[in-house]
Amino acid sequence: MKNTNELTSALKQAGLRLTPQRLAICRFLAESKDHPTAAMIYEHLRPQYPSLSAMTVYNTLNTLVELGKVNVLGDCGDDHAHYDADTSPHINLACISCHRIVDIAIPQVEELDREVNRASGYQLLGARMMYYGLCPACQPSKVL
Amino acid sequence: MKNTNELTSALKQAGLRLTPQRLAICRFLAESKDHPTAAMIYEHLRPQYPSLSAMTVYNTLNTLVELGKVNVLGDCGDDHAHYDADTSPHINLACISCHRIVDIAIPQVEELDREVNRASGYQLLGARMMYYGLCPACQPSKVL
DNA sequence: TTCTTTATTTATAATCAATATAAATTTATA
DNA sequence: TATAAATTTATATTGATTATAAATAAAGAA
Ligand SMILES: [Mn+2]
Ligand SMILES: [Mn+2]
Ligand SMILES: [Zn+2]
Ligand SMILES: [Zn+2]
Repeated sequence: MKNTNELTSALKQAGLRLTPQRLAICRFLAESKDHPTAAMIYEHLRPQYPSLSAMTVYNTLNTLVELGKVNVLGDCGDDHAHYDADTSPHINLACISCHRIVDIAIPQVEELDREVNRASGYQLLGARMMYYGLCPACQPSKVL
Repeated sequence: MKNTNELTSALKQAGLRLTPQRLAICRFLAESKDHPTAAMIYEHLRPQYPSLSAMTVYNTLNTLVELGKVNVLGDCGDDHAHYDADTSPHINLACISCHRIVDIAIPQVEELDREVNRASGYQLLGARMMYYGLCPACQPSKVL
């Protein structure tokens, strides 16, 4: 989890202005428990910011990713990159049917993460762990 | 790890013919310890199969993914999907500088995997675990 | 063998998320 | 206010992947 302020202050510390558009994007990312795509963010904010451009969403997301405050999870069969404001190592569950991604708290991640950091030899910047399958809601339709 | 025969027999069991092109793609995937992209597979096989089409590479990869025999790791900053013939849960180390992906054996993955399968409520089909960072070879150039 | 049908590959065109570019707008500073 | 810099927006472009259809190869019948 990550609050709006962590994202906005990262932008400010990088010497960037906190515009209403950037604030709205940061707020949506921080408050969202989904893992939204750029298109989802754009569509969600458009009613409130009618002049919003998709380019601004992409630019802000890329900046936050470069600053290490947001992770790109990649697509889950929908050909859209999903973004995660929670950069701590954790398991994401992606449904290949409805394309929703949720988190699941697994304590064993911590020890795994320690071991990777100890043994890799890499200068590590972040982790993305995805499990793919059918969510409970989508299982009935596929089992029948 | 996965040998060529596991991939080819999966194609045959699905009622598909084992053509020379499909065999070559399966062999390259199984023998490769990299995590090649479609373009890398295409370029590697072209000398031996001058008439090979990129479409055949994409089609074969998609089929193997649908059969659950190959995983798509997604891109690691190079805008190319990387493929992994090892579908067992394991950690992939991706270098954000040279865009190479290697495996690292971490025993703790097994217990994590058991716990996810036990607790998720999903009908799980596979896992993709990526750590991002600078590989040993790329660290000097970035540290300077 | 031939003929016929089906599967597969290849060549080509199209898609579309993401990026690049430049004009319009906003903000900062003098 | 006027000038300059940063940002947003509108528009055009890119490029990996997909869609489509023609060419080829394989399978099966007679
Ligand atoms: Mn998450
Ligand atoms: Mn791997
Ligand atoms: Zn679902
Ligand atoms: Zn590297």
